[in-house]
Amino acid sequence: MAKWVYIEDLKSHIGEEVEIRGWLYNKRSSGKVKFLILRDGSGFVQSVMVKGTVPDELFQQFKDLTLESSIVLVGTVREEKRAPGGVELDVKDFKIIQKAVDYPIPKVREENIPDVGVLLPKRHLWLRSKKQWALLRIRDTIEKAIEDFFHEKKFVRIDSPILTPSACEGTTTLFKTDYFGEPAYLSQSGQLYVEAACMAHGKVYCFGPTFRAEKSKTRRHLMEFWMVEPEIAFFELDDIMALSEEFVEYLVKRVLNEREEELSILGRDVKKLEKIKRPFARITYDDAVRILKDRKMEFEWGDDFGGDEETAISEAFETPVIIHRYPAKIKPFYMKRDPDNPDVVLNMDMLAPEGYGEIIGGSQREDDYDTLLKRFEEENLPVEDYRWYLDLRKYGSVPHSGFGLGIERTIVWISGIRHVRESIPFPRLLEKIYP
RNA sequence: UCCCCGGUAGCUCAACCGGUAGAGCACCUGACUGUUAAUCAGGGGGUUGGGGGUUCGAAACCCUCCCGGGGAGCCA
Repeated sequence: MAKWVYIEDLKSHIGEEVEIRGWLYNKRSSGKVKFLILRDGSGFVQSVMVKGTVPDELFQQFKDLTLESSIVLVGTVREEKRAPGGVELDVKDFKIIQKAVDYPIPKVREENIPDVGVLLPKRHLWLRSKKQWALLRIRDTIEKAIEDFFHEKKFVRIDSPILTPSACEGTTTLFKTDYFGEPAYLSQSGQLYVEAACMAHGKVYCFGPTFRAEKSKTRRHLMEFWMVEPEIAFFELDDIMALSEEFVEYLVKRVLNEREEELSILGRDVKKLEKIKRPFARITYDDAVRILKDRKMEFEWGDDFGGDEETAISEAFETPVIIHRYPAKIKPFYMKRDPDNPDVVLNMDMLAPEGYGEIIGGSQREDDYDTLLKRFEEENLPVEDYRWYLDLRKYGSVPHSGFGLGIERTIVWISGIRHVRESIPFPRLLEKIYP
């Protein structure tokens, strides 16, 4: 009885007879030599069958094997330099568990890649494609690295609620639901809650899905995306900038170390990732405006950067670039004003290199009760809904800071792909929620 | 919400000035003892997104609706 082994572990079973349970990825034949390429989730392996070395009845079954049929295969592991993974299987036996008929996603040839309009409704099957497989494994590594990074630094993970009673930054971008007759909204940020939690635990972070009903239809937007949001008591702007640099450097390093094969499947130029080392570039909003003016781009002080501006700024650097101290009037109420210049706030955005755009937004928070109350009034926000948040400034208020990193944009950048829709298993896009 | 582009075989595309639908891949049949997107030979496969109009004649031109893609704004 052959032992069930995963393809990724085959190298340590050379010479042994093993069982592989998986799906047919591709097959080729040259008359009396037949090749089956299997995938089992852990990797891909080619197995070989030569007429005469297996029973004729089995040899004939080759023609019944269709793309994506599920099979259990028994074979002997052999070192093989010609094979991409370094190992190959000599087939002893196989059984078809279920024969797939007319698999709707064709074998991908470069000139023949189906349109996303075709692939997206088949996302449940598209996940099996090599590129998608590689992407979601990189996502997994980033998610694990996030947990490791913060736990190594003794942060406490605090799960923020997904159903929230009120709007943090206006209701137009919120998904509204019914909560026993009261309106409730899907969370678009856990920030206010981790601000409360950091006063209990010092260093905290939340990590989960967030929801924005923005009518955005670009390669950088999803209606449902995952965000990690650290928040630290007694941290000021410089501290949070330093933490964000260390964090991003760590994530890139982990993917480089653990997902070499996947990056290669995606054709990622890893040399560019190897340059992601601290210190990152750090410039003020004013510096950024100067860069744009030097490039003869039309831009007024006080405007926010659009996609073109972000690209132009990030192209000036090989590392990610942090832009800090934005004009106060384009930033939300909870950001602390710069004591040295009340026109700007103590915030920071981090732009990924190669034109991948903003991956982090963070700030030092307003910690003074009266100032914050005044900001609520200026913005016409419903103070009653935020009494609990104001309480944090009444009972032992301290300077504190945090940031949010959108993981899909981080995955897209590190993987070198174009669109966020491939960085999440089942993307929620504008007016599209199937499957 | 706005601005562009597109919809022809299962997939990717072609079809000249409007003249009556064609290729590669996939699939099926056959050949081939080392294929790496195998190759070679043969075969089946179409209400050209829907509706209306112009015309002797429409995949093509006009109107309209539907669907898809790209971008802007907003943001992570």
